[in-house]
Amino acid sequence: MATEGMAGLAKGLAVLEAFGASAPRLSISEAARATGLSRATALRCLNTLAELGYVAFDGKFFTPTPRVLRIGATYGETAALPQLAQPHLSAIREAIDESTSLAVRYETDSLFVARSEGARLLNTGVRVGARLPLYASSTGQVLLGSLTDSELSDYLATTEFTARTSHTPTTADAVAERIEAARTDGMAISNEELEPGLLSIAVPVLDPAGHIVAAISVSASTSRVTVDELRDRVAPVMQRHATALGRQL
Amino acid sequence: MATEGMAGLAKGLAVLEAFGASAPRLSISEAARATGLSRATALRCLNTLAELGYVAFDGKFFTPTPRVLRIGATYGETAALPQLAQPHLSAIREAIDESTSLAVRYETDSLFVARSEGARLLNTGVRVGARLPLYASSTGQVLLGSLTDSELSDYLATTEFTARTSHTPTTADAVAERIEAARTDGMAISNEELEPGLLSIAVPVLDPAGHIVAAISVSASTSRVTVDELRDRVAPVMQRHATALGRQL
DNA sequence: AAACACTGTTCGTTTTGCGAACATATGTTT
DNA sequence: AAACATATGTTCGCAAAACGAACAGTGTTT
Repeated sequence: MATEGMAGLAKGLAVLEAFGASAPRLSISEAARATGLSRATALRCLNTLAELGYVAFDGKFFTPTPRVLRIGATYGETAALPQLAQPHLSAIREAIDESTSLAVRYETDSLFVARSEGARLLNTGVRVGARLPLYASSTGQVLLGSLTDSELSDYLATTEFTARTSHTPTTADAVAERIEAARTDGMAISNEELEPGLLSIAVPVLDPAGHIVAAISVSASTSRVTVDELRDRVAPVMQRHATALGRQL
Repeated sequence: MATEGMAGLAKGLAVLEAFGASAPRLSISEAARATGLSRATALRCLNTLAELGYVAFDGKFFTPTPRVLRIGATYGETAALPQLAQPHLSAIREAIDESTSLAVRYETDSLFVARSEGARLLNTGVRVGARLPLYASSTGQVLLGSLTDSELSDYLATTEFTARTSHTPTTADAVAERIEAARTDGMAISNEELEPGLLSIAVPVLDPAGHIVAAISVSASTSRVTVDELRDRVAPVMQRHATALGRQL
């Protein structure tokens, strides 16, 4: 490599990131397959992670321990965005009585960096650190608005738009249309595009230079809330907080 | 070492964990000092972390990026405890109208694994992944109740009880007394022991075998809430949810 | 100007990690 | 019971990685 680095660190982090909702525990062979490493290499990574306390071993399977939260906390403890955002998300949740989140663009995903859970249950799997594909989420459709024309062309040309429901936009034209609508309306509303029964709305957070740096979203069940309610009652509250947050950045 | 491992992985994770509230950004020399590594080794770690997108580099300083949240999410996406706890914390927050958290014992700290922020601001720095010393926090005084007598003796003998406020218990006897009171009362109340103006109460979460596996806490300002209100109004709500959560484990 | 602190780079040396191969164990299928 | 498939634990000679002291350059402080 051009500059000397730490190949073992890269491998170990890849092994850690192989754990997730679809792989709550991993055996050595599973970890090797998930990462493309040899079995011996995957075993070395897992042994070191276990020695350091980041994963637990039950004799066959490895699982992440709470210690990994320390790694995640390095962002939460050092970055202004989630810390400034949290009171706004709490205030939106109080006013709207639904779960609300803040996401940033991370590669081809929305990555959730702050969250305030409402009391009503919605099993969306959204939590701090979770990702959702940009094209299929309201936050993503807002965040894509920050791309230049060439970046957007590249994104549309290289992304496989896999349907999550029968409402998911699955062509480049349909996705581009959603992005343009989000730019025009100053919000994106996703009506069962990500998950059946799930309504969500996102608004952009702009920095003082006017760039989209994050998106705030509210999610609710279609059985409880209508699209018109989202637009007319929820969006103004979100936009007020998004503007206030943008001013603090 | 007895078993072959990944020394580079250990070093890289140590560098990542050097970031935090007291070190939101690190230069190469600062990272080397914080971890005891040589400057060249710290640089290799940071370069690899930057190449992988876990830290950003501004030409002089490194800072964690949202990608580190992915590592933290491996626990949140795979473990039952925080997922089962979250609705309970939201319900407690709704009923009590204050921030509430769930912590587990991690070495000599309480480590926060789930959180529900109230609308009222309390700058305690508590967030998922944050740690507080066991002896100085209400969750810690509850969690210490899970130690065997010999584990507790060892903890008391080896811990330096640094005062955080003039109310912090700073002798082994005083700490042991708080732990015994928590066992007896089924709760711990911390009145300005951690931070001036901060009141907090914690109750244990027991697994079906009756072991303390976590603690739920509520924090409030002394200007808003009294100790009697915590005990008489808040504790019963917390205990009801703690019991329900314990049954789900 | 001198001293100090920090960074970028180098390269001979030391140490680590590699991974195929082998033996063993476990679970499934016939 | 036997055969088969999958997985795990371990080994070890070797190549590659990582080490870190030393040097040169830069910026700041005295």
